Amino acid sequence: MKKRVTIVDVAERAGVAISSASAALNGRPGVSEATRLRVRDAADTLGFVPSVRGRSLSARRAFAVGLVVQREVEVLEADPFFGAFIGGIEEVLPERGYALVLQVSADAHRTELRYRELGANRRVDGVILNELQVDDPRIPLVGELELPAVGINADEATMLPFPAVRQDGGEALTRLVATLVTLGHRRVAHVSGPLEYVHTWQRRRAWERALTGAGLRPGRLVVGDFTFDSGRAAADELLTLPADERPTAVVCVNDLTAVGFMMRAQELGVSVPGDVSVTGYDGIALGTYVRPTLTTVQTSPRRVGRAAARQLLDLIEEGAAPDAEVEPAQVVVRDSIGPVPRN
Amino acid sequence: MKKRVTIVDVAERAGVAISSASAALNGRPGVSEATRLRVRDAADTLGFVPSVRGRSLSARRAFAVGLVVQREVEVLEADPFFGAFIGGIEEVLPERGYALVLQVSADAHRTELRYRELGANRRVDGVILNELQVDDPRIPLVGELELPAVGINADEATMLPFPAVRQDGGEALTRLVATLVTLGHRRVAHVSGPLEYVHTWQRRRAWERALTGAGLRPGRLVVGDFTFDSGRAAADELLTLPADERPTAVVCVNDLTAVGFMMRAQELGVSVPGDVSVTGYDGIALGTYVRPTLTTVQTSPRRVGRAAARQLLDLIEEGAAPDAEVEPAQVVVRDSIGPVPRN
DNA sequence: TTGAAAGCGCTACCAA
DNA sequence: TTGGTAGCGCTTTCAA
Repeated sequence: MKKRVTIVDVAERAGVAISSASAALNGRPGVSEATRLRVRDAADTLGFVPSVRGRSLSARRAFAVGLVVQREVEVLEADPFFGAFIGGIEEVLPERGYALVLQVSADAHRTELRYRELGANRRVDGVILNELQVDDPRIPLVGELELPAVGINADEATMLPFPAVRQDGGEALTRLVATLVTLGHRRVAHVSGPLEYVHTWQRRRAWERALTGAGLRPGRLVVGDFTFDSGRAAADELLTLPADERPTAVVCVNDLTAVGFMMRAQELGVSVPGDVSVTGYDGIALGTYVRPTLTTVQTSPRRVGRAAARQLLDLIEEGAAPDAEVEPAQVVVRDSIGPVPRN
Repeated sequence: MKKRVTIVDVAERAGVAISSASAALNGRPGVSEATRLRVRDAADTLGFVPSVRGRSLSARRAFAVGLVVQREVEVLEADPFFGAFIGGIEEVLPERGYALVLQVSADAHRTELRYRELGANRRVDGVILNELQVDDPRIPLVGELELPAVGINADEATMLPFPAVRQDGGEALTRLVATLVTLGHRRVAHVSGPLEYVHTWQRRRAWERALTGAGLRPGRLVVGDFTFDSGRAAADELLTLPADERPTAVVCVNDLTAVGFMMRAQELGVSVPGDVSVTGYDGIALGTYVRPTLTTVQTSPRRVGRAAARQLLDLIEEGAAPDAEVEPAQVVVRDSIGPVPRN
């Protein structure tokens, strides 16, 4: 168990005071170039790596940020969004000396506990709040804890008390639905997510807007939960309707749901896109693995993750950060949509 | 900015010394029941939450463990294993007061740097080493850093200088290949992963063992990289061979590769399983989304994650931990395999 | 059983 | 420009 080299050793070897060593190593002003070099040299030869523990306590900073992913572990496996998002975050943190503390929680209650803990025990300097809910309890919570926070894809309407990163997908989705109308579809259904999520509503509104904008009534609405199985269930529900009520196009809240819908449709002998057109949202790789390939709205979780990480670090270090906008999501037309079937 | 309540406040309010407060709160002996109650009470009414920063420095422990996921961010999105594994880890850590520091790195060199950093700056108390490579540089590294570590699915042969969690999949895979032979297959190819990974070899050897065990020669070998695209490429290579050399069954190193292979086969007009049988490994959800559904070896990343977390915390706290074994992976026969085609 | 005090490794303030 | 020193919040001796 060889002793760790601390800043005391460095200062000693360089023949300067600890405070000077610290200033030199951190590039703070008030150190002559000569001592700076001596200190750097001593640190190098000793292989000095500052202890984040000491730094944290004294600097009153953890040099870490937190993210709590609320998801059943089973679902986590099937959710690819999450990987790219974290990948984006991690492209930014290390180069600024921060680390990501990741937690997974199964339900909203525990999620709140995790955030409370992260804030109260000062394990992190700030948190990223994704998958915001309507009246999300985490919003007042971070205020109460005085914990810097940034939000992901918050509703434009709800004014957050902290900055947010947004990638608009509503416009693309509206365009996509308009395309379906152009293809002749008049009964366009929607499989949404749980109603407590802000992004469920964002997508639902885009679907409604496009239809009413075209002078049509919004079609059937089925509430799902973002899973493959909820897409299957929606297919069972929608495709067994009488012919004159059955949708000819189904806009799904995300890709996984859409793929579930397509697979079940095919089992039911309903052709995609021959009998029913299907669209997703996210742009995950799975959409290109299945047949027909999935028409979707391509988002950029990696960029969003990058932007959120930058924003949060700025907020932590500067005390403020502006809202950020990632370039809007794009429609990607593939094989799962087609003209309305003649009857 | 209201002042945070520290142990000093608690001690003051309870009218005891800081050391007594600390002992009382941590359930250490040598405190009378009366003071213990007074301290607990004071802590509760003040809403005291110990700062992990202070604790870390003084206890010489970070109360955190590290995991570096080495993957291109693009690939991370498509890799579902990772989610369940982390989910399993996270089922264990919080209840024992630890947090997970997750890092993502694109290549082996940076991965090593990340581990070195985590160890040197004392941000974590131990690390989990997954996706071990042959002669993995991280193995001597954690020794050098005196950083507790546990390995995932290390080769039985290579003696690790630290404990490991294993889930045997070789037996199941051997059985699966034997099943193919029983179905009449004589030319059974293998699409492997990059040769630097231990699990690439584990699976490759299981494939070889099953064939030689049946008195056959191992079939064609194509080296891939675990991705969907490498499965597609393998299909291009294997399915364009002359009829008398073309494999009638293809054992893929993982599910993603297998699905890529199947999709490309279908594009090439080769029927699965009519013309060629295909198997995967992992048991990811994707295998049930595609048609035909994928025959595979079902692993339990969540359990492995749980076991690894427990093992690592035991190692950190007790100084030692036994090797752990998760129940073996199971063959899951679905629709992607069938009898050898008559020619 | 209790309390005082010495660190843990670093930052930051203030004199020199 | 330097060096001394007082914390940061907690754990852990060691006396009392």
